[in-house]
Amino acid sequence: MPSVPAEVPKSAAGDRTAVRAALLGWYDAHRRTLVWRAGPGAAPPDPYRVWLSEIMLQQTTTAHATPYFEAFTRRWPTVSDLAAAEDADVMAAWAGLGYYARARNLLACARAVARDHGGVFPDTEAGLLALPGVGAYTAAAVAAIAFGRPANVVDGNVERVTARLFAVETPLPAAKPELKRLAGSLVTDERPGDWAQALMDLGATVCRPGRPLCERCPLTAWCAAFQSGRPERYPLKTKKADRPHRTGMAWVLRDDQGRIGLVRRPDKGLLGGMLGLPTSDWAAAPVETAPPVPANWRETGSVEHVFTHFALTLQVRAGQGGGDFIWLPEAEALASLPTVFRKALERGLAG
DNA sequence: GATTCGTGGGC
DNA sequence: TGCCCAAGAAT
Repeated sequence: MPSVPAEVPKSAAGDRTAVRAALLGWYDAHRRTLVWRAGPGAAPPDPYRVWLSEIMLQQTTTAHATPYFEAFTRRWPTVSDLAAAEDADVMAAWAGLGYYARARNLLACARAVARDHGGVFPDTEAGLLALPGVGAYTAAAVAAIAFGRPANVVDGNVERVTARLFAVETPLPAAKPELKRLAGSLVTDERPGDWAQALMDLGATVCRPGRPLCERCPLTAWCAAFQSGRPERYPLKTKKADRPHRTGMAWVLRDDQGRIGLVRRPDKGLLGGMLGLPTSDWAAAPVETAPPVPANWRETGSVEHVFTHFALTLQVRAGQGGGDFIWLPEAEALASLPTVFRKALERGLAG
């Protein structure tokens, strides 16, 4: 009598059609409601809104991006409106969202679409990829979601879901090509935008980094990580380098009308293109630096701020005076500054 | 392939 | 508290 195992483990590789049906069915029942999304079964969403949301969502949570998306689409309803905006207005509107190169590229992209494409987004992955600030992920996402192209949309969620589904033992980031190939093996021309968003919704709400909610997952029957008993082990990652610490000085200068003296930072580098307080260089050890203008400077304490690749302590000094600065009222300055300078300004005003 | 580039929330 | 991480892109 032939011995047949009672339960033969299924695999996603051998059952692609069933995996797709299970996840798309789950998506139809459990998809997230997000402000940039069209409703279930609705016509494909406006490419401008898809693109804008994708740029804002790069390395950014949906909760953080949502109010910015609402503000941008209210103020600049079309890509042509955005293309015609002033640089300073767009940078100020982006303040607090982080990764400010995105805002500079956002404007460059809007202007390229307006100037080179008649205000209409390219509808192919290759055409989108040629735009400023649009990389492999964003090109694929816009092509799939806005234009129904069967693109292989691979973000951090898709990498995690795929690593678990196939129990990939190679650690990130070395595993990226393998994960992309495996994710691509599940893409078809059926509902490409929904497929991409289904994978991302699953990754965000069920197949989470820390404690995956496998009891709610529609794919456990095919999931090698689930079958291993330790799904949270995936994806494996190589250890990150320690975060160094830097220190520096920031000056809060007020004129006789109570306005704040600001500088425009150079386009390249940290906080590029944004307004900022005048500061010293930031180094591992304190560097004695002359203040930007003579004044009766007083110590007002310090603020801590953590960037992606270093932590910063900023000593804040406040004083009264004038000079060659960009002078903004307090409220406008607070609203236009990146967070590290908003914190320093608040410290200087309180002291 | 490795670095640079923000911020805020969760645990 | 410190670490992880979030719909990555550019260099």
